[in-house]
Amino acid sequence: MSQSDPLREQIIARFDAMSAQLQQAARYVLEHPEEVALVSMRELARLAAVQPATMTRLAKVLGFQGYNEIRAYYAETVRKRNDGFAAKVRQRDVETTSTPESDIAHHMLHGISAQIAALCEPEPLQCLTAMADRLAAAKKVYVLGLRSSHVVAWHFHYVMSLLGERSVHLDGPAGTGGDALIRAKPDEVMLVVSIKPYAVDTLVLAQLAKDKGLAVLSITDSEVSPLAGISEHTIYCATDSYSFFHTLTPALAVSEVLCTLLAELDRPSALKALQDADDHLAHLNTYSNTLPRRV
Amino acid sequence: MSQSDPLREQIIARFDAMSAQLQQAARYVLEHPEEVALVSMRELARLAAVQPATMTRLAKVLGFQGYNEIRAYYAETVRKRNDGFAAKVRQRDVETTSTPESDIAHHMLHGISAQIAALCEPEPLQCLTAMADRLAAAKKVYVLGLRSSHVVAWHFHYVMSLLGERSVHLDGPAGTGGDALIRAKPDEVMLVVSIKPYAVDTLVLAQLAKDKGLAVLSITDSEVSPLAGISEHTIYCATDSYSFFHTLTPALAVSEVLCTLLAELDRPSALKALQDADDHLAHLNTYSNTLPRRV
DNA sequence: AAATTATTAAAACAAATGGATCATTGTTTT
DNA sequence: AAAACAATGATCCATTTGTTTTAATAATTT
Repeated sequence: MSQSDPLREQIIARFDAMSAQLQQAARYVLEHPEEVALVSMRELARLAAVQPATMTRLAKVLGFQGYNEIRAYYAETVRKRNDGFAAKVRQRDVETTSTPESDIAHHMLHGISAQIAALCEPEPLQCLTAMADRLAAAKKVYVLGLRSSHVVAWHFHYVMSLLGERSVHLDGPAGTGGDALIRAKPDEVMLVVSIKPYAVDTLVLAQLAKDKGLAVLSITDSEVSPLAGISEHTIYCATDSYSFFHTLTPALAVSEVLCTLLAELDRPSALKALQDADDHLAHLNTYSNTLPRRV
Repeated sequence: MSQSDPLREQIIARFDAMSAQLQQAARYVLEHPEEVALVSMRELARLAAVQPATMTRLAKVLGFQGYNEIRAYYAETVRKRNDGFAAKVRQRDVETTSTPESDIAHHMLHGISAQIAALCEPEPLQCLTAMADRLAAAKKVYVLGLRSSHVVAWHFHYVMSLLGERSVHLDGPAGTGGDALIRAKPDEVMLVVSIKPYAVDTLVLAQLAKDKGLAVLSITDSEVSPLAGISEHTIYCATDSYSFFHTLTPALAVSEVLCTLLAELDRPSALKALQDADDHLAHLNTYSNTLPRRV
């Protein structure tokens, strides 16, 4: 944790040149960095047995404009520690020839990367495998995701359709998307993808599926998502990004993992299905490695 | 991280019984617990887009005497986490109950996370901003991505259509997808997404666009992709994953970054466009926070 | 020892914070 | 349709906050 904390280094460097009171304040800050972020300046002064004004002076000695800058620094440290890569981030920021644009891009990508890494925790991993098992056991899978979540739903359906014929994408023109549910039976399941703001149609169809006795499995963004209550299994993925929009990238990663696990659960037939698809597409000359020659 | 946090559980338990505003506040607290400890109540309210008083009310609803008790609770959590931090890291590797399934998932997620993190290097960042600038300068953007790349193309188009009307998705039934190019003009550009194996139709349309004088911008997987040669700007993203399938998650991340940069380049009108979209969808009752009551 | 400087404590201040009140709005019930 | 209710937003208040100023004290130099 302590390695490569520039402020800490600076405090140590200037420590000997400080007055007695400043040293006492600095010492407390060094030994309890997180308290700086957690309590008020006066409270901190009380804890360090120092006058409030001393903290302000310490800030100035260290080249800050005011005490709040010290606090902001340590608050940031606490935040960074949350997403693992704390040390790396600060290093990078220095070296990057940062335009405002590339800064935004950098922030976003870093954040998304961390959010996906967070899915490697035991808990989400367990949810993933459990959901994959449930999907594998189902006779048919209805896939539902509207608006922005369409991305994820479509991807899942596309890959599943390469693997076999158990997937039905609930999507269609003129509001016909839900029609496939008409003949849904209880030994089938629905995979719903929805993040805030939740599309009404999604919620309606999910509830309908549940009422029909289907198991609802969902990929959503929060324990308090309306989907959480009606789902047999739920996978939560972060959607915050440093931009106007929510990110669906972690959700797409989840979908990819689910597809892989499903294929993995029946490796032989997955291989067979993919081979068939390959052959089919090869016949149609769907793919190529070179630009087409003009004719 | 999240397991065994009694307050968190309690918030989730009472969530459904809360009013809309309380839910919004509670949701933010759930998703950013450390912020509660790090910023003032008013600041937090601002972040959660809620009135300051709502935070006080949330505290009371949860059985606290006042807001400060919530803050104290989360401050304590941050302190606790600090202690257990080093220890946990060491434990992690040991305790993981690794089934073969969860191992695969773990590998995949870790890999994808790293691939996205790799985009934070100066070179890809520069490509991203350059491409965003070029997109911003274009009169119109034709978006093309078939088969698996459809995911990325669709996402880009969807977000762009929220931002304005400069985007045309080259997709349609019965092979009509390319028709929109009929009236394409040289001051327009084409954004192509394609990874190996490259769909022939994609290559044909990209070449056609280039012949018509459009600038081709591409998101692809390699310097030796057929798209690389005909593109004015190219962004390369990894697609390897520990599975049968290639991953499109990094490509989606790229798309999200591009959209954000584009919005950022003309912040005021982006905000306006998003506001208009919001209003429109609100009128149509597109979104909801709760499950629909059966009628 | 006197003069000067640097350090500290105390007091004063404006800005912000958390909390309470009340009018208004939107919903449900009658 | 009216009445009752809960939810929300706006305003106000007493505290607390970070900072500055002033006065007192200690340390240093001459």
